[in-house]
Amino acid sequence: MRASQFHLFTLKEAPSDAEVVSQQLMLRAGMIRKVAAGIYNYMPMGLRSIRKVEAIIRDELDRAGAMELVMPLVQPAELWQETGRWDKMGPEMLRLKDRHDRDFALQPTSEEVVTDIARQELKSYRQLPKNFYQIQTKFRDERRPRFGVMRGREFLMKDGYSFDRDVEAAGRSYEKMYAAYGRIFDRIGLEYRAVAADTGAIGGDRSHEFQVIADTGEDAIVYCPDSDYAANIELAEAVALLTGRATAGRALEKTPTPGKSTCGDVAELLGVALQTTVKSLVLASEEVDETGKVLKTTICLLLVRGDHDLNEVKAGKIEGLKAGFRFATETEIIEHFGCKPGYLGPIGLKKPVRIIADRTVANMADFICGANDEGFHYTGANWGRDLPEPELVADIRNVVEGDPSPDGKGVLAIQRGIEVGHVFYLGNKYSKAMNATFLDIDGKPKHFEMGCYGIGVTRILGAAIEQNHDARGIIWPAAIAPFEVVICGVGWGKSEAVRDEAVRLYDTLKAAGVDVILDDRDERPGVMFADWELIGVPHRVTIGDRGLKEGVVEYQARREGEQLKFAPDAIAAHIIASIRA
RNA sequence: CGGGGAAUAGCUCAGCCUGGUAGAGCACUGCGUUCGGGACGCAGGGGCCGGAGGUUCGAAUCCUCUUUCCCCGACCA
Repeated sequence: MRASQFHLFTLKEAPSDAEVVSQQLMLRAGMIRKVAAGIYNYMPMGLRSIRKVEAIIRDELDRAGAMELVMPLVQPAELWQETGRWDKMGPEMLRLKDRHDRDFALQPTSEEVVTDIARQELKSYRQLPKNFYQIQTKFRDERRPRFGVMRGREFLMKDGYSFDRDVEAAGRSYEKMYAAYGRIFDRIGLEYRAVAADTGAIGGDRSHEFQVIADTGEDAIVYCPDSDYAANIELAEAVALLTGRATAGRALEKTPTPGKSTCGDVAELLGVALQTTVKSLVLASEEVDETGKVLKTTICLLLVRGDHDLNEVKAGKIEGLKAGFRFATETEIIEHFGCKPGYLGPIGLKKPVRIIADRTVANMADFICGANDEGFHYTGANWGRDLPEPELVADIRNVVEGDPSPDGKGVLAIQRGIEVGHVFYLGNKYSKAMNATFLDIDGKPKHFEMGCYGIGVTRILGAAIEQNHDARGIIWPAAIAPFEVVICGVGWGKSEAVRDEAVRLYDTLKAAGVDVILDDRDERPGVMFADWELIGVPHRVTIGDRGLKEGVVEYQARREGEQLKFAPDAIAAHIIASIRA
């Protein structure tokens, strides 16, 4: 490829609405252009990187025995109604009607369609296992698209689905994909961590996210440096920080705390540690009939220690809150607590409230909590003496840095991550809902055991840049750079020697299968260097009269500071060797 | 969905308060001088000032509505 024939368009300044560095650099490097909120053109430069990511994914998945197919972007409502997701998905799924007023959706994912394929195509256990994948455009009408390709509405995703005979075989499929994912992200060249993730309604322990480590990540990942424990914070188990409850040492006392409505303020006012306070959160869950009419509303008081945060995913697993919950309204709070938010607590309730304590809170003694009287908190509160034992003790908080690891092998650390892949055991949730069966060896129909496996192809680009950039621009991992090598011809227009030498090297590298671009734009060197450093090409060769007079060409690796000099005949071998390394 | 903010050239922005024929830098075209880290000069092209209504002799500027975009929030009572 010659730069004069390629579409190269860089910007000195990023659009003002570009927030994160990957978005700014991709826009400046001319890899993407925004069309609407969360919707982008992938320009030729960007598409080259996307294709390289795709190629690695295809290679590894095919090697792992998966098969590529493509399912439609526009999918009929009927299939989504079979699993009930037509109603459950909410506004994230973009719906549309055709000219006959029939309902369709733009696929946010493809469990329904692939299960439909399986029930039509897979009749016998002899055909199993099967693993189908596609690399397809997805559309999710995100509440708040942002961060460029990291959370777009339209994006490119690899989604794969496995079909197995039984749970054990499904486990093998899962392990295969887990291993393939590791190879994929290794080859792409990202620093990542595979972490255990929430399994939602499916249950079980087979769900892992592949998280690229980056401070700008939207997920918090928890890991233990001394063991192999790693989990998304949504899932990471928080153990009780107090072993057993101390005996009560203080009397219950109602203390004025005017205007101090948060645990932090109260602790500061009273001059005590935040760890002696208890935070009250009020949730409401509703029982509804088929028409959606509310039959009964239950109010729950959740207690976590003052320095801890409620984990809503964990709360959603509590019996009674499984069907869904919301934060209670102020009216409901006043009705049950006789007090406005800010001074709520478990003592002296006006109406019965279900009290659920975090494991740590359940072991606290002489704690501080709201007095259900505006401007007052109780100090010296004790379970069993001042209030009944909690109705339920559960893990309902987020772990914090320094918590003991649940495997007992050290303490936990937390870092930010960008989720680029997810492997998930689905069980027979979809095969049952859609009655997708095969005949097993005993001649009886059985539901498929399924797994699903996703990789955010476009998100990988963003994640790679978040992890690899400097003040000058992108530093692509070599495997997914739009070009592996750029040859900059200095004084292209006026020096035949430069042109000859550059074309000679270009031909040599091309013949060796190197993805090389020749910058023959006759630009000033500063312009060329700035462009290619912004774009992030890993290897650069500069050929100019000045060097050729001394019998050298210059080589610069994007990641290194030092520029090296090579004899014109030696440079090709050096580059080929460093690429193959 | 709630609350803020913004919308003027391809990009970054000024002009608006105090109404009077639309500006700068970058980018683009031509010519010339330059030529190893985003050169310089001269000459150009490019804007229904997001859209609709209103006030006014006159609106980018003031008012109303609307659309789009961005930010924050939608756990921490």
